[in-house]
Amino acid sequence: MIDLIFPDGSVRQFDEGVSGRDVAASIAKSLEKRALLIKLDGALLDLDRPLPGGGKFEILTRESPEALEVIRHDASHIMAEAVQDLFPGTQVTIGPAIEDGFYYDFARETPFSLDDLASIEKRMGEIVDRDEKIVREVWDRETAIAHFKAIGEAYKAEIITDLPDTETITVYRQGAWKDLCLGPHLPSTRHVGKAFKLTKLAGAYWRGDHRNAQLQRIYGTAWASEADLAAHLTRIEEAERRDHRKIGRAMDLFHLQEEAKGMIFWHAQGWTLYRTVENYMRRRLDADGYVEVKAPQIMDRGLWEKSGHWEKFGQNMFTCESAEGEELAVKPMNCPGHVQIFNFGQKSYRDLPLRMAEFGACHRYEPSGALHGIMRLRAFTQDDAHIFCREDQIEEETTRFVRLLNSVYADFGLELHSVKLALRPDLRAGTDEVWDIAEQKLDRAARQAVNMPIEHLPGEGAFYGPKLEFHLRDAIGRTWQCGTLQLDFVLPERLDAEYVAEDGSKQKPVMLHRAICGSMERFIGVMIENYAGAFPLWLAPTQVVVTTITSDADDYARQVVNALKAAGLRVEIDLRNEKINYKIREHSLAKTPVIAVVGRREAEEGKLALRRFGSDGQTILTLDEAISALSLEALAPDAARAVKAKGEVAGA
RNA sequence: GCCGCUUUAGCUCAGCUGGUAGAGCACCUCAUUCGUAAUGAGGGGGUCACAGGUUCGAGUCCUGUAAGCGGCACCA
Repeated sequence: MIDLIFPDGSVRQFDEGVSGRDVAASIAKSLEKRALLIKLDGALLDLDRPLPGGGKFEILTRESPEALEVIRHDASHIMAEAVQDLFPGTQVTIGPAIEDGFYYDFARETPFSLDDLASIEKRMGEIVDRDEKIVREVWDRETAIAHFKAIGEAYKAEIITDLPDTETITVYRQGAWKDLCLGPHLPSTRHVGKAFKLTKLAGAYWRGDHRNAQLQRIYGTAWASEADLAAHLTRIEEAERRDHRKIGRAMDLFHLQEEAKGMIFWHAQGWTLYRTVENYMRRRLDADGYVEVKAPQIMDRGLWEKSGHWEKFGQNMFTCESAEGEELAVKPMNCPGHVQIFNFGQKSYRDLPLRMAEFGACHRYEPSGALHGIMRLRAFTQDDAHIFCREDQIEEETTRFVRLLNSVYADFGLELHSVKLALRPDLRAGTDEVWDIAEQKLDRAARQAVNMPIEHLPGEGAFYGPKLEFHLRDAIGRTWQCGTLQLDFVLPERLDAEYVAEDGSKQKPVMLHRAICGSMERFIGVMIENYAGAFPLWLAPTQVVVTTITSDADDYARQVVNALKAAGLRVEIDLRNEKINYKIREHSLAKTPVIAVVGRREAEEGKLALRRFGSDGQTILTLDEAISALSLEALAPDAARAVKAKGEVAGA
């Protein structure tokens, strides 16, 4: 007998070998009908699989998130069957559930076309309608390898061969179609339902390695109900409207063109936004004990060889040769320059930690396929800083940095999506001992400072040290690394950085590479999508448009504009001979935060009718009232905090 | 870089099986002075991404190149 503990805490006994379905049936016939999966001590099991033992027991129905993941996984299997049905000779590889859907990687000579997706979808529907039972079978390892080899599934055979000996080989069968799979799966294909849609085709390398064969990946999305699917598709459509590339064009912020691939032409409006972000960042760094520097844009190749970048990234650097035969490289990063500044003269332990910041323009020859709007560029600007410190200052500096980062993101209204710790890569500088210390310190400090779980990424660190990554999301949910903090014991060694310690000895400082925005361009891209272009007043390139109803008020409008400008606001004037409806519509579509309408009435009374973006009411204020209200609201969050603090001191 | 898709007016897009380019918005001109999301009339604007090829004839078919888009790989 086994004991099953139900979610309500009650315990019931069942015979050995009882299946989840039997248990569900024993409770209620209706429950059996709705049951899809079993959760036993946290592990998911097939409904019809004999329970391996007792424990915390739960019956999952269509509504549970875990079931949705299995629906997606099953959809990938059904797609694989459909594909092999329609395109004989296609080999299957792997097909997992992912966020919002699933994919499957196929090996096939001729690529799929977009037209194929419709026929695959249709065949999938037929498989669902056939309601094939999905049956789990345990196979002997050698039999399995032989079987998959015999039917021409080389990739499956390779997967089994590479599984550890101890692994149980399970094959899931739906009708005549079989796939090697860990499971679990739904009881039959009907339960997948029809709320799925194949969305895109893509190339993908076998086992994620570009030296391997390229497979063809088909992506799909799958949901528990048609309504969920429809909602998801609507969400995607809406998100696409927030694409920074579209908004960038519509709001005249920037453009890119062929002659400067991966580089931005910032237009006046966009550059205003950029400067607002930069000015804010500069104030935050100043206030947090950083000094700002500026290093040369192009430096001799020798320096890059010494730093180690030439060897590892030389292929991705923009280089040039001078008329006198010097070989130069455009800086792909700022650290070597900062070390030169650190090295100038003598540094004492009293100077540490030295936080050296630069809005550093970097150029990297990124592979063409990596470019993406203003998120991934060949010319970008890092809000970079290097903290030179002693080993025992690492944790405190890390904590301090994360606190600043959190505060900055909050001010921009951005929500941190995830924090990751990238650990030592195969190719690296420095001894294992140094890496042990570096990884431990970063991990410990991050745990203290970050209010979310930290994901470890083995093998993904920089060649000189482990890396903390702070990720943000774009409109359609892709994540982008923005903030970063990287520990470096190597560069100070290579570039001979030293300070004089308390005992008079010369010591190597540790370097922390850190950025909050990461790339100013990427950060602004994320921000554009986050606000969908409807920026808060302090960020909006144009904060106020003053517009008239008839030309009677033109002179007054000019007066108002001058007064608002004098108060430091970014103001435009619109005196066009158009109906007020037309002008309101146009400036609303442009997402201008404040439209100040002046008609004859306002002109006579010295007032303004303010209309805020997103509302259709208006507030009538005197010019003075409007100026003080708007200029207060237009303060950057840090400046607003300072004003408030001052007010409290004065009030106290 | 790899796989797939796309590229027509400033923008968004239409142009069936090859017969010589179109809409809406925007822009310009004129009229209109109208109190909170589109006033009317008129006008200008395209080497159909680029380079070859097939054809009597190519935006349309073929080949190549480039850029963009979606993934993959890469990301100091």
